Amino acid sequence: MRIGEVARRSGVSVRALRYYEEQGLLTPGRSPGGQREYPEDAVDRVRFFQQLYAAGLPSRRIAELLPCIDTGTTTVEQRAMLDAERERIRKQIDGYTAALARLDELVEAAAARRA
Amino acid sequence: MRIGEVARRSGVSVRALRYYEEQGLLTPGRSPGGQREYPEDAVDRVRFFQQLYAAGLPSRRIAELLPCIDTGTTTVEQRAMLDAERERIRKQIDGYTAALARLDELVEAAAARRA
DNA sequence: GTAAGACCTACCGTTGACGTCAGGGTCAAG
DNA sequence: CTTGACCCTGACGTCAACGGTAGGTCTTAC
Repeated sequence: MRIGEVARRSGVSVRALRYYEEQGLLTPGRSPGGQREYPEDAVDRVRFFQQLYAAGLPSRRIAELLPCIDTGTTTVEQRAMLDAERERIRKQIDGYTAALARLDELVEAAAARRA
Repeated sequence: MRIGEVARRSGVSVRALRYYEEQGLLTPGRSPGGQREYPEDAVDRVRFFQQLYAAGLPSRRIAELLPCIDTGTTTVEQRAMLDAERERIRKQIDGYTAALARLDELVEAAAARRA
């Protein structure tokens, strides 16, 4: 599969795919002419990356996870990092939830004022 | 209160406070010598800003909320914006939750492999 | 064999929330 | 009236995840 199709099917830009490669997240093969050739599961991988990016993981962290995604095993450092990230995400969710509550307060206060 | 104390008590940098002012979020008075003079409630306001920043609201949006924070009322546009932001935050939380689940899967899969 | 797409590398530009530095003024104490 | 801590205004630097552009190459259908 060439880069354009991966982009369409995974919903990211061609530029983003080349960026992921630059960050070591994808290592597609090359055609005789030098064009990138992706395996079928590249689309799923990219979707997974997007999910992690959306949770605030930087490329470096995702790269560190790659071996444990591929092998299904983790080293001590990887487990520590995973736990740290999970904790960070939990705290982020708490922060978001708190902010949401504050916005809700604002809306309700204004609604009460109108009533 | 001068800027340094506000910074210490709210936990943000002096630079950040000046930046907030630049964005129209704070408008402290000035001493005869030109130094910023903040009211007592500035600390709480700053903490609130931090909470909204943490939830992904940009300065512009926070600035748009200021009048409705101060007056306790909202215009039609503000209510629409508030709803949009709340929706965005909810989706963000969903995204984070999904990513968290994926990381949990990784950890459990690796744990099972070790067992 | 040619023309339209799709692709390549290399590089600069963007955005947001600050960090950091330079060069100088202010304030309270002694 | 000087010292030291604190503050001021620019203005440039940073970092991440790409966006966009220029100038050229590959692939494929006709």
